[in-house]
Amino acid sequence: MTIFLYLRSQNDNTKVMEILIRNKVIEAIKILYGQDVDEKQVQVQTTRKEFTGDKTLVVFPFLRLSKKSPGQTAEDIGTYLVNSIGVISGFNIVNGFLNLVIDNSYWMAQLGNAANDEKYGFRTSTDDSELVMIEYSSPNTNKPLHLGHIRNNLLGYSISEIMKANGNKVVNTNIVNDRGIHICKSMLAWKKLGNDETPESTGKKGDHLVGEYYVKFDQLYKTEIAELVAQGMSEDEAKDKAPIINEAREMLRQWEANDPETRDLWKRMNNWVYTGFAETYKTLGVDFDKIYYESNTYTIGRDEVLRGVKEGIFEQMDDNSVWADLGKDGLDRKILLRSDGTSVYMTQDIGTAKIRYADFPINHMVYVVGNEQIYHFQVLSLLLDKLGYKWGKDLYHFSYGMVELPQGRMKSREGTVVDADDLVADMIDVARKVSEELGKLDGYSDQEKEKIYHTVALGALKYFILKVDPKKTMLFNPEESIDFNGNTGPFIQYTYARIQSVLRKATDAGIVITQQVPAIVMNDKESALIKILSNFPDVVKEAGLNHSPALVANFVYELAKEFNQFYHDITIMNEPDEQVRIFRLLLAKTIGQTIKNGFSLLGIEVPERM
RNA sequence: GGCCCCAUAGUUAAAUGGAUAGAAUGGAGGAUUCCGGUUCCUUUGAUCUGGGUUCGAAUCCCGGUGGGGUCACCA
Repeated sequence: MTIFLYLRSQNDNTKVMEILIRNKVIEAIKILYGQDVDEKQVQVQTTRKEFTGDKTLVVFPFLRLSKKSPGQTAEDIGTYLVNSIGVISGFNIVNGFLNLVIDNSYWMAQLGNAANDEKYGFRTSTDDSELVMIEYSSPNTNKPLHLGHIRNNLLGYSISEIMKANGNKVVNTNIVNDRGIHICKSMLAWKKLGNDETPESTGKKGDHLVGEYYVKFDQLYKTEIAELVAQGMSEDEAKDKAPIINEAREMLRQWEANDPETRDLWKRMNNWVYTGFAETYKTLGVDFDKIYYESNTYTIGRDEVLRGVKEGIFEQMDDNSVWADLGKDGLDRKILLRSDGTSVYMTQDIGTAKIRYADFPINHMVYVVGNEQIYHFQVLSLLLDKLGYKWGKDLYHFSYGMVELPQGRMKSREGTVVDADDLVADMIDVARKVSEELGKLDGYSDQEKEKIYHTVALGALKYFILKVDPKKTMLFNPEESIDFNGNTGPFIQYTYARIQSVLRKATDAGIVITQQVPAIVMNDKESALIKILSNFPDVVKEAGLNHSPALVANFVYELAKEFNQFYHDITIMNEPDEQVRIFRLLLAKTIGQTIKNGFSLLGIEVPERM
C-alpha cells in the first residue's frame, strides 16, 4: 500500500496521514469541481471521540467552490478519498464534518513503528542541527532556592529535553548572580553579626546560612530607616542615608577594586552557597553544561557600555553615570553604569550575552526567566542590537508566571518563602506515608525504598508544576499538599509500574514478547490506545515549537488514563489466545515505554514498583 | 498614569477559528470472582461584561470590569 512506503521514506513521520489526506483533498477538488484550493483551507484534524471516525475534514471552506450543500460536498470528497487512499475504509458525515475511518491495518503498522523504536517520537541531532542555548535557574548567591526557582528549574530542564528530542543540540547554561550590592548585604551582616559562624560550626546548609544573614541585613536596615524617620528625615532620604546601606555600597566598591579582604570573604561565603546549591540541584535532577558567573562577565559588559559611550550610542552624564535613551523605541531611559562606576544588572547581562556568543555557535538563545523581567529583556535585546550584534533581536525570553501562596507573593527578605529543600523533604514524607500504607515495597531495602519515595515525590511535584501553562500565575497551597490521585505524576507513575508488573509476570511465565506485531483482529479498546499512542511524535514536535512541557504532560496523562480503562476492562495474562496475549503485552510494553519517554521530557523518572 | 500579561465548573486546569466547551479534584451514587483498589463507571457544575469580524468565536479585533507585573544609581 502506498501509505506504508510513504511512511518509511519519511524520517519525520508526524502528521503523515493528515498531509496525505490534505493532498488528496486538493486533488479531489480539482477533479470534482475544477477549482484550485489553498492548502490552508484544508483542515484535517483528529476526530473528536464522541463521533465515529479517525480523521475529520471540515468541508465549509469548500462550499463556494463546489456550489453544493455541505452534505453533498462531503459525500463527493469522501467517496473520492475512499477510492484513492487504500487505508481509508469508510466515512460518515455530520453537520458538514467529513469523518474518515482509517483501517486497522494502518494502526497495526503504527504500533509496529512505536514498538520497534526505543526512542519513538524523538529525533536525534545531526551535524547541521541547530544549537540552542538555554539559560535557566540563575540564582543569586545571597539566599537559598525557593518555590519560584523550582518552577524555573523544572521549566528550563524540561524545555531543554524537549528541544533535544526535536533534534536540536542543546547547551544548558546557568548564570550565577554572584556579585552586586545584594551579595554585599549578606556579607556585611555576617561580618557584623556572624561570630565566625560557618556551615560546619552550625550544621546548616551553606545557602541557608547565608540567606539568614541577608534577612538580618534587611532587619538592621529597616531599624535604621525607622530611627532616621523618627528624627524627622523623609522616608526616601532615610533609605539613602542609613549608615548600613552606605557600608554595603562601600563594600561593593571595595569588591570592584579587588580589595583582598573583601574578595576573600566573598569567595568563602559564595563557596558555602555553591555547596548548598549543588545539593538542591542534585535532588531536583537538573544540571548544566556551562556555568557563567557574573563576577567574570560584568567587566566585559562594562567595556561594551564604555564602547557604546565612545561610539555615541549611550550618553555619559556629568556625574559619570551612563544611560541609554530608548525614548525613540517607546521605552524609558535606562541606567547602565552608576555614577561611582559600578555595574548594574543590565551591564552584566550585556557582557554575559557577548561572551556566550563568542563561546558557542548559538542559533537560538532562550532565557528562562520570570515574567516580571519582560521589560528587562526587551531592553537587553534592544541594547545588544544597538551595540551592533545582529543576534540581539533574536533573544527569546521564555517568561513564566509567579508562584503565589494563599497569603500572596513570596518575599525572601521577609522570610515568607517556601524553601525548595523543605518542600522536597515534605513531599518525600508524604510519598513514604502513602507507600507504607500500601505495602507494595515490603522486602525492599531501606535504600531502595528511599529511592522510590524520592522518585514519586519529585514526580508529584514536577508534574504538578509542569502541567500548568507557564504563562499563568500559579497558586501553591502548602497546607493542601500535592495530590497523588487523578491528573498527577504518581497516577501516571503507578500506571507505568503496573505495566511493568504485568510484563514481569509474563516473563516469569516464560512468554517471549516479540517485536513483530502479531496479526490479530483488534478490539476497540486496543485500537483506541494505538491511536492515542501514535500522536506522540506530533506532541513532541508541537511541544518543541511552543516551548510547552504542558502539552507533553497532557498527552501522557491521556495515554495513562486510556490504558487504565483498557486494563480495567480487558485481561492480558488471562487471555486464552496466545497471539492476542502477546499482542496485548506488546501494546502494554510500548505504552510503558512511551510513558517513560514522555516523562523523561518532563524530567520525571518512572519506578518499576511503587 | 504609560506599557505588558492574565480571566473557563467550588478548586486546579484543557481546547492550530470548527461539532453537544474535554478533564481532574470535591460532593452524590455505583462496579470490580481482577494481571497491583493510587483502578473503573454514572451523576453534579463553567467560557468576567458589551459590541464587532466570520458560514462558525473560549479563541481574533475594539470598549469596559477585575487581578497581576513593570516603568530603581535593586537583581
